[in-house]
Amino acid sequence: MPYPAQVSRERIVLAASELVEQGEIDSLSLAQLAQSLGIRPPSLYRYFPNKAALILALNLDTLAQLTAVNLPTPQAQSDPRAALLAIARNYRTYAHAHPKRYLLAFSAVYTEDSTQQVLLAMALPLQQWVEQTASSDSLTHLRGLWALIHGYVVLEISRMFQRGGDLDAAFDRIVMTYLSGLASRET
Amino acid sequence: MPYPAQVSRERIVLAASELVEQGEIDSLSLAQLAQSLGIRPPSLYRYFPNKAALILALNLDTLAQLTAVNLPTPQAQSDPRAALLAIARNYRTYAHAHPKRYLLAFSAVYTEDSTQQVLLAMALPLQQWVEQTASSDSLTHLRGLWALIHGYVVLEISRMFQRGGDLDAAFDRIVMTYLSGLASRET
DNA sequence: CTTCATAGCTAATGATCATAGTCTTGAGGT
DNA sequence: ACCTCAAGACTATGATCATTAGCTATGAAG
Repeated sequence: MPYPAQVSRERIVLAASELVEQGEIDSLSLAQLAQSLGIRPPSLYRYFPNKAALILALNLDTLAQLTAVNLPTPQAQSDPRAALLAIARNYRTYAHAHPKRYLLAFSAVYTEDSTQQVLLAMALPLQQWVEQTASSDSLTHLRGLWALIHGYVVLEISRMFQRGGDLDAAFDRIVMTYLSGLASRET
Repeated sequence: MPYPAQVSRERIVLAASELVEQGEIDSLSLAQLAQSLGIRPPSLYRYFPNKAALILALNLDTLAQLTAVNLPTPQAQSDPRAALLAIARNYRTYAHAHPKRYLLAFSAVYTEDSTQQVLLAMALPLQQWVEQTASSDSLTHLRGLWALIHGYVVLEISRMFQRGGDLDAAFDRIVMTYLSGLASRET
């Protein structure tokens, strides 16, 4: 019963994301994916040239969602440090809600330019707040904050923090420690 | 000419590591691996029950090498902050020398206990220095430093720092920023 | 010089990604 | 109403991969 399309790029990416979130991280098979959409594997090639392109689309969507999560936060916040902590918490919350997706998006190596805009869109709102905290070198400290948050989240998801403790409180503490370091200007 | 073993677990892991470092990150096929060792794919099953076990062995070896890189540094250093910066630099240098291996080791989710000892061995020397810097909560700040270093390295390798700049200098700056935050004790 | 555990082999299975070519639908012009 | 034809999904096929079963040749030990 073709012609009125039964699926779309969006629906495929959505279904792929759900499958990734369930099974093992790279267990996404086109057969599974097609079945969950009610179509046959070759039909997927109408929408994506190959599996790698499909996964790239999923990863770009993940980055876009991360951006969407970060944007709304800085509302009437006057204290830039409070705003940055709020963003960091939102970021971490998203990653915990979609751990496999998040890991997948950050295990790829992005050599193409197609990701630049997406990454920039994610970075700019953050950088705006960093600039109000660090007098100079806001790009460096934007990267520092991102590294800190991303690293913490990845190590959590990968179960590398095996020695217990309150990981929520530790996260806040660590982010605030970095922001304190920013305040005490030196070098 | 069987019986005198032609390969060993160590040689297999070594060859696997070289193949991983070349091709795409998950392109390691048992056929390739066997060919590079001069044997046939089924022979690998004499040494590992399956491919996942082989990759786990490779990842544990990666973590062990990271430990070995971190241990020798703190020699006659008296300043704990200088020691921590030196360790951070070594860690980053290793990751840059074996980027694919490093990414592979940290994209897995370690649910088993077999990794605990390896991780602990990597963490303890670091924690020793952290304790001399942070008056309290050394475990939290050990995790913070690790997250910072790991996150920075991963984002570098994944080419997510696309806006240029001196990434070496930025790394030092960021690590020192966190250490400064540790010094300015608050909460 | 016989035994036998060992290390590697060949062959076969089932799952996967990918491609080529075919059939069916239904929108738009006649 | 009907014909055209591009779009969408299908069947069928090939190549590659991980894995299993069972066989063969080596060489150390008695």
